[in-house]
Amino acid sequence: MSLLKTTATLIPKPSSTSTFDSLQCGTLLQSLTNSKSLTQALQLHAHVTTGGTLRRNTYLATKLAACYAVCGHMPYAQHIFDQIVLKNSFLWNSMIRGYACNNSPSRALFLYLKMLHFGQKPDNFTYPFVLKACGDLLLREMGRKVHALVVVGGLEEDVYVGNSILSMYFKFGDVEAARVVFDRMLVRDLTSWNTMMSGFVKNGEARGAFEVFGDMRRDGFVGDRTTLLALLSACGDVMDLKVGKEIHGYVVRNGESGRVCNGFLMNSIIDMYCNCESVSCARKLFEGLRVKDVVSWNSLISGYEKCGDAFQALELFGRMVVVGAVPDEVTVISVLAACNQISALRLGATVQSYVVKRGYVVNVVVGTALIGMYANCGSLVCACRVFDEMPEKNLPACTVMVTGFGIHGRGREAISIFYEMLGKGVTPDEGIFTAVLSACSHSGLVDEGKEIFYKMTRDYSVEPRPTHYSCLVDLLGRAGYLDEAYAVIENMKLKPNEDVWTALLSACRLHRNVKLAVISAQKLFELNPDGVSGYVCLSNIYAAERRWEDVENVRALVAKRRLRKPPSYSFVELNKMVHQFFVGDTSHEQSDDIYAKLKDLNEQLKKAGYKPDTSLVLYDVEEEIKEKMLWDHSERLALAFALINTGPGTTIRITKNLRVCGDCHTVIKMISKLTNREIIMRDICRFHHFRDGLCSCGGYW
DNA sequence: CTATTGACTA
Repeated sequence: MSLLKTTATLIPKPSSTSTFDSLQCGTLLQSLTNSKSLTQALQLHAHVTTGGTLRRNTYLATKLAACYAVCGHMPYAQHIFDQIVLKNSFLWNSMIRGYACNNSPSRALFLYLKMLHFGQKPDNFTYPFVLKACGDLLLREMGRKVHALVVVGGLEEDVYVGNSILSMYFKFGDVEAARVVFDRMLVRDLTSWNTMMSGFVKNGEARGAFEVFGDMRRDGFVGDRTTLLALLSACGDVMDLKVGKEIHGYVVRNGESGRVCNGFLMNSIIDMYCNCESVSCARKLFEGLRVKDVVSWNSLISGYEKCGDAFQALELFGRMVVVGAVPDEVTVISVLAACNQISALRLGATVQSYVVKRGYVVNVVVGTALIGMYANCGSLVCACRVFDEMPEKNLPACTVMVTGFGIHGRGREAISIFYEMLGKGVTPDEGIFTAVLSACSHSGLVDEGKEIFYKMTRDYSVEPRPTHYSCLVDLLGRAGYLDEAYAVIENMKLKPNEDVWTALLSACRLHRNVKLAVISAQKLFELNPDGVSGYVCLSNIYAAERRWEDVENVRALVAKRRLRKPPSYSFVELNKMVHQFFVGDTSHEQSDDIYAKLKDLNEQLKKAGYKPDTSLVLYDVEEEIKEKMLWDHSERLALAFALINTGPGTTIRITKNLRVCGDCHTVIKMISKLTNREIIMRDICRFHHFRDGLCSCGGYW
């Protein structure tokens, strides 16, 4: 009964009563297949169903199934296929093709096995799709077996089959095997060369792709647009702007004749420019495009985002909406990442409601972007809500959630997400270990962190990378186990990198250990003489001991190496607009009010017992000037701005690009009590939730 | 009667 019901809904009603003979139908179907015209196929289907023509005429039925398969309409194709008793190889091939090319590689393989079972021999038209399906499913064993069958069946020399084998090995990441197959091929066509080039690029061997291109030219082949796509991708990978521009020029010169120019290619050139960090070139090309499709917009928006220009990315997104282009999931992911960068919480939340309104499925990738945005913008509650509602919590989603808990100092929850994930059988990678270890260190969970560090190699055979060591050193160092941290570094299997020494150096600052600080700083300067933050940290340590001569020496070194401290700035979002403040910034239109507010706060805090920690000012100047310098810090400007412009009781969120200064930390704590505000501050390491004179970090920062 | 390669995402 249920079968009858599905049949009734599957087969459309005839729209006219006129009839064709089978031959006419066959010819018509052929042309419909070539033009992939699904609507006309449906009409024809209706005609031939009436009177049972289809049931009687296997030839027609086979053609119709093939037509549906090519159009990607597999339910109808399958329905007809099931009714045909005498299945020839053309029918099998068409079905396998249909599934393999329409996101159902496992169904394609299932049919292939069924075909073998039926005793139908696969041929040169079967294998390309079977190989494609194996490649897409990453079934290495099966893929190799099919390859062997190709050899046994003597179909190795068929160039279509050969190219498909190449492509499959590249999907497996087995560049060597692909190379061997390619070298042994007797016949090579342009697709063989293109497959080789794109295969190298896909496997991170852009240089190899350029070499293959050279060989291809020497062999007398002229590239087509697929060749250019591979080359552009390679240029982006190795940031070869010069060659990239040459290709752009070539496309412009040859484009008008229509041979190489199309939208695909233009979007790829935009992407190439962005990967070469030449977003301005990408922008110029973009503005000149006659037709901008959603991918054109996405490429440029993601380009701005990846180059760290979140404001431009968001501005472009705004323009996209204004001109009526329809953003898709990919747009949303880039825009969320941009919001994430500049802590634009309200804007990010608007994007989420947009996603819901448009009815986009919040798939795992969009969900992960949302969690990251919310967590990084300071709303852990919203991040958790998205995470809890996700039906599929894969590794990246868990990693982002663990990181989120970590930066908010909620180490216990981070650990429990991690173990929950392991319990579900998800295999952990390096990334999630970094996330969970750093979560432990922000919460002072020393034993738990150590346990996880050793578990990593012992139970999951993930070899620790330098980042894991730096997390461990950080974990031990913050908690005051400086000697143990130093011992970890000395016993490392790998060469300690600058992050490891930086972690120890910061711990030395926290626990005022000058001796170890000097050792770490020395190692750090050897590895990276130009990293300014190490010098700053060391002078902080000397300043805390009032060793002004040493402070001066470090400064002289910085001056000699012509290093400059990166500008420190803070963001605060107001009415979906993000305001940025630099140190001592007077450019804001409310600047006078801001400084008046700070002066007022300073007086009130002093009455409440505030003593400025001027040791954090690295200049040996008078106390009074030092004190004034502290009140120029960007986080205070942002805070004063927010206090002026928001009503009582509103939560304030501030983001700083560097580590929050120790004196500012004290000041913000006191202000949270004085003004009765919840203040959420994010710095380069983590979040600080200030409330009622206390901070969530509990000293672990 | 059929085919292989192909840009923007965490």
